[in-house]
Amino acid sequence: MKITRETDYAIRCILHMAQETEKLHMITDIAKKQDMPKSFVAKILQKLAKAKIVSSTRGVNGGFALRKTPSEITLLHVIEAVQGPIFINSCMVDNKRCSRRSLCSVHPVWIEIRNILIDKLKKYDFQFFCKKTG
Amino acid sequence: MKITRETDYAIRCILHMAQETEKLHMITDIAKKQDMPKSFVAKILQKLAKAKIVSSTRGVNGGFALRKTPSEITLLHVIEAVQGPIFINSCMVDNKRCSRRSLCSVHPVWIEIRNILIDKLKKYDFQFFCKKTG
DNA sequence: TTAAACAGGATAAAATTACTCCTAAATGAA
DNA sequence: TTCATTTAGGAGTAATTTTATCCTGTTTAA
Repeated sequence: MKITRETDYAIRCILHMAQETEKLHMITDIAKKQDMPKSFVAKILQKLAKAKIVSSTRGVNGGFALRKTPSEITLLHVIEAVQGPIFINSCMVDNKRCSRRSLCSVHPVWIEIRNILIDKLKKYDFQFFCKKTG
Repeated sequence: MKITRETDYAIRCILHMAQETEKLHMITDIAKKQDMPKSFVAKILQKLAKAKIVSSTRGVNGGFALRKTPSEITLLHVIEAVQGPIFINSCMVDNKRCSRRSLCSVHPVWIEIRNILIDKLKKYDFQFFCKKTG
């Protein structure tokens, strides 16, 4: 697993919205204030919406807001929403990648590491991050 | 951190050479038997040689061999030899990536996860993998 | 009806990954 | 010495993934 810029942006989006949970936040606003490209942020917020992490409202005065409290949103949620399932070796996801799976003595290590990562990422929620920020 | 195909190949190289530690293994042989592109394997073995994981001998009857016993070579060694230092977010390596570092409440988590990964990868050596393979 | 805001598909640019190729250097043997 | 064999290393190419951008459509409040 590698944290891409897209995921970094997603985290910033959540962090931004967590500061005012009641308000509807517009793409333009979030992008400008967090220094991210607007059209890319639009795509990312779509993904977060599909993952039910944020709600979206169309039309005049529309925007985005967290659908859960910051304490209910974990790093794992956000990463999986934008990147898909966690893994460190694509052989775990893509069967074509490694035909040797059944013979491969290293494979169980990738699985173990994935599980450790998932566990860890689950433990950090956005209330925790906001405390430290503000 | 993501395990690239290059690293997968590097691991196969070590695994292959660990089967006959006394012998000098030629690029062509390793590549053919482990089903990897020869010229790419050549580059990977160069990296492993620079990292002092394998020794190389030029000329007729030349080839590669492990420079240490399988038990002394860890997953971490091999991964770092081909991919460089372990990280999951490039903000930890590339200063340009995130100007917000000092403000960023998530950054310590990336550090923590990196340390966990390093610890884990250190614990698996190639004697362990060979036992299971054959 | 209109302007403001998100939805979604297509596509383009940039970066990284996954290679290949070519020439040079080393080495052992004829 | 010379030649075939083997790695060294630089440069370049192809494929894939990441990082966007743009355009058209839909929703909504005024």
